[in-house]
Amino acid sequence: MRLSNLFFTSLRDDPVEAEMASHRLLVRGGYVRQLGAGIYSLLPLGLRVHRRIEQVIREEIDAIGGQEMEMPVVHPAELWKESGRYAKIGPELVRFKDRGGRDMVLAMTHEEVVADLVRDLVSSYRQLPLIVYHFQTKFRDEPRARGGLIRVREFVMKDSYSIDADEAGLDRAYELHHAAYQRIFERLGLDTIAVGADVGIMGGSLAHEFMYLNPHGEDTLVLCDACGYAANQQIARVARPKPAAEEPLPVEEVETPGTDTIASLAAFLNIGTDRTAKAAFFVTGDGRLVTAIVRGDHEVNETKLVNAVKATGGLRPAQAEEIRAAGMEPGYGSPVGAHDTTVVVDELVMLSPNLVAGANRPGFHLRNVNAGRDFTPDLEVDITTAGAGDPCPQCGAAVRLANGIEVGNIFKLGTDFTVALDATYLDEGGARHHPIMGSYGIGLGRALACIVEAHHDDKGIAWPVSVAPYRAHLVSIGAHRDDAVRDAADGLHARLTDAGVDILYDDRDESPGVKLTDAELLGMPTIVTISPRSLAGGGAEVTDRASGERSVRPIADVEAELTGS
RNA sequence: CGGGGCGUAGCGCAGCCUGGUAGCGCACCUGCUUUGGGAGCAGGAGGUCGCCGGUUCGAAUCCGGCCGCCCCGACCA
Repeated sequence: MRLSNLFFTSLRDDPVEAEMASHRLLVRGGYVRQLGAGIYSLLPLGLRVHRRIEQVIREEIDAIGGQEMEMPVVHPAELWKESGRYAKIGPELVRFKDRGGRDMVLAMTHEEVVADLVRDLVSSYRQLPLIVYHFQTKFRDEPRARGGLIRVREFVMKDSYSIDADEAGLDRAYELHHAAYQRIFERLGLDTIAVGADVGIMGGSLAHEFMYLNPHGEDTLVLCDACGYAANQQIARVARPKPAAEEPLPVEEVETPGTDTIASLAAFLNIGTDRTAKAAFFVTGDGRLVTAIVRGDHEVNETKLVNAVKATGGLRPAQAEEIRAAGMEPGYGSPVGAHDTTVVVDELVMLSPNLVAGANRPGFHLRNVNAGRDFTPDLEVDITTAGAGDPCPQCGAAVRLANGIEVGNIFKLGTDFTVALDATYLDEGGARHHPIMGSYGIGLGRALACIVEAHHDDKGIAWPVSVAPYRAHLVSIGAHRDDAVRDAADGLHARLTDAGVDILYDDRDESPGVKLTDAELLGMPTIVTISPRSLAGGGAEVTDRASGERSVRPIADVEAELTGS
């Protein structure tokens, strides 16, 4: 490909809105262009990388028995009503009507369609197990797109789905995907770690996210360097030291003016925050008031709480009036004497005696509150957020926190979708069962951006060979006044192209500075320079983009090297 | 959805405070010169100043509303 023909312009200045290196370099290098918030066009160079990534994924999913297919982007809403997600998912699911007035949605994922196809096509255990997949556009009307290609609203995902007759089959499919993902990300040049994750709106029983560690990552991970424990903070457990046993003492009210935060309360009473109980109030999507109690030295983990109370439609912070309506006082609240609320108490609070808790009266608290004696929990579960330095749940060493970008995930879905759509098969004995599903996603654009995050320097991108849009970038210098240079460069370009080597040839009549700077910005693995100087030195100058290693070699040698002979 | 910021040529910006009909650098086009690290000279093209309304003799500039984009938070398979 001649650069003079490429639909491409490089930018000298950074686009002002681009914060992340990947965003900046992909825009400057003419790989992508933004159309709207979280909506991008892939220019020819960007599409080439996208396709290289797609091919790596295709090879690995094919290798575990995946069958590629393609499912639509526009779905009848009926399917989503059947699965229950039409009601369960908020405005990120785009809904519209077709000309006939029928409700339609834009696909944000494809479990429904897969379950529908299974219902249609699968009737016998002999047809299982199955892994099907496709590369298809998803649209998610995210409340806030950000970070260039990291968090977008429209993107292509590889999503595969396993359909199995039994749990053992699902375990196998899950492990196959786990291993395939490790090979995929390794081939893409991305260091990822698999962390335990929340199942979210997917339902199901087990999930892992493949995380690329990056300070701009939106997910917080809890990692143990000693034993390898790794989990998303949304679900991470830690080992809480057990408090010393104490004789429960009688409750007494104490006046605590102006102490509507745990910090001010602990300071006023001159006690540790671990001697207090903190109440947080939420309302579920269906209008239930939830009172969450954790010890004052911990934070409520909303994901754990959502899962604990099975909050359809999520949780929102409660209004003061809603809290008072249940007999509690914001800032001085506790479940003591409360009514009409679901009380969720953290495990550790159950073990912590004689805590200071709200008296449900402005300016007053209660000493020696003991959960179980002074109020009755509806649920006793872990609802705290793990923090840096907390003991690892597996080995007890101090965990650390890190940010990560989720580039892939794997979910054990179970039978939620096949039951909802009533997809069934007959086993050997003629008994009817619902197949068990798994779902497995990789966001291609996000992976692309992460690869740039991992492979760039201050001059530009340095693509791994596995995904580079072109294997080499040929730069001619002085070709417009030196026929020998032009002939040598034209010839090398023609021979490599004929040999099937993807080569980008900068034949523009630009100054050397412009051409070399662009070559470094664009980031092909090898930069080949042909100039009067290189010809005098014996051939072409070859620069390895990543390492910067440079040498002048005979053109025939360069050609042989690039053709892999 | 809450908080903050920004919308002036393809990109980066000035002009706005103090109203008088738009400018700079890069990129782009033509010509000549130049050619191993973002060249020089000369000429040229390109803008409903985000949109709507108001104030005014006159609005990029002042006022109101709306839209878009970015950042932080909430949210997030």
